[in-house]
Amino acid sequence: MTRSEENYIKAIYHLSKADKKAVATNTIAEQMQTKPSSVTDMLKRLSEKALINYIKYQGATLTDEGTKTALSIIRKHRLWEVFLVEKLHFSWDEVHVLAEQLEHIKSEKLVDRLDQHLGFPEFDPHGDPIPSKLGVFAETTKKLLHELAVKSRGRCVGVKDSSSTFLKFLDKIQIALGDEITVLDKEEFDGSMLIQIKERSFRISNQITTNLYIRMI
Amino acid sequence: MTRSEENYIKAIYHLSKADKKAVATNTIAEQMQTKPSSVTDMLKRLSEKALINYIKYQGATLTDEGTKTALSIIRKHRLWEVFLVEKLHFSWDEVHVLAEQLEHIKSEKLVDRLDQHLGFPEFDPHGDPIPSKLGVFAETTKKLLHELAVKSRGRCVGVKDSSSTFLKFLDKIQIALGDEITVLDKEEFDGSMLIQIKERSFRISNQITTNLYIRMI
DNA sequence: ATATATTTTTAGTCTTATCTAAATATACGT
DNA sequence: ACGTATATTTAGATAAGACTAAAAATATAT
Repeated sequence: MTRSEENYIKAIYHLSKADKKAVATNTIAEQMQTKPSSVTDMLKRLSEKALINYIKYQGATLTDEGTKTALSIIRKHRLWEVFLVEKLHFSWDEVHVLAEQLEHIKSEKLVDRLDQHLGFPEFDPHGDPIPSKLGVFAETTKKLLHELAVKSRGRCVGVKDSSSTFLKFLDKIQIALGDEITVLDKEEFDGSMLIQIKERSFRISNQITTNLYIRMI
Repeated sequence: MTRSEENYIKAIYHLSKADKKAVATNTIAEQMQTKPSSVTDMLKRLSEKALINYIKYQGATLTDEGTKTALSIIRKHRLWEVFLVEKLHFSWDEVHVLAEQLEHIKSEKLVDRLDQHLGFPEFDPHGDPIPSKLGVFAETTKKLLHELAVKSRGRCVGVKDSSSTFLKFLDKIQIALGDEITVLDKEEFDGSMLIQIKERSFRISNQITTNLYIRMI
């Protein structure tokens, strides 16, 4: 498998996650920042390798083999992200780009050793589940904060808007990745919430609650 | 820089290390397992990028920029090797192939963090020195065991013949990477040596002494 | 239902990195 | 020094992966 093939497989996986329908050529092109004609070329190649089901003008779906491949790449990506954050102390918003390179390193033994070294983590720094060697992984329980009910409790695992202004703002009001959050009150009028982090409780705006991912505890 | 360009630069560096003369096209082809014509193509490209000095029919030498590039790749290679051995507990004979992939990961920050994480090691698991960020590194003091004088002392850092039969034999007679060795006696007749490792002293053959690398302490 | 807009594919070109075969330059032996 | 052997380069081809422009298929609107 070439690096490019792997990237297409990954893209198709992510795009077909939401709805199970075949993924359109243009959709892939947009995701991959390439031209539709390049995508068509690649879809033919992947189809020949039996990694996708491809019907002209109808888009593509992953075969079982393709799904297996996608999960293996995602497993590597997320394990490297954990490594970068936990061991090399990168911040969780800078690891994605690096993991995009590291995910293509070819060695099953390396991935397994890394997994072990990290203590078999189930989630990456963004709260996304890490597929096991066999391709099984936890159902994603990640929710936006504003979806939580009053009195529910979760751990802050990621942001939707990863702009640096937002990240800096979170830092300023002292919300960090990994913090446990309890919802004390929800205000219907403006969507704001009264939350508790550690011993502090304070009110945060709708702009924050709709951009902060929480994993239920 | 493409991966292939990096590999050529590295090859030229290693080949011109011994003697300072220009490296021949065929020599590079052999090292890289490619055809001389492919090498010629690449030499032209690298020359245009000012990474090598190349004169037709006369071979290539690295420019300052090329040397800097080579050292940066070697730094990454050796740091990853240390990581694989120290943190993921790979054996020192299986890390080279993996490091050949990892050395191409592009991120200065990652390398520096890795360096720090490993405690700024000066040598890789094979006893080769690790260039610093600025490209300086310890003079290689690695010697073959049979070059050592009686009473000298060193640490076992590598093997010349990395065949698995030799590695297994070393294991059998309980010589491991990192062991401190003292030369107690040298026998001119057969080249054998009486050595001491920890509390044990025993005699080893010429075949071993000419294939075991030692770094002086 | 038919014209128009959009999506997708095809055809042909480009770059990188490789190859083979042929041509040319350098080196070696007597 | 001269012919042969070896080393190196050139020329032309191939494959992956991208592109542009044009053609074809599908979707949409009135």
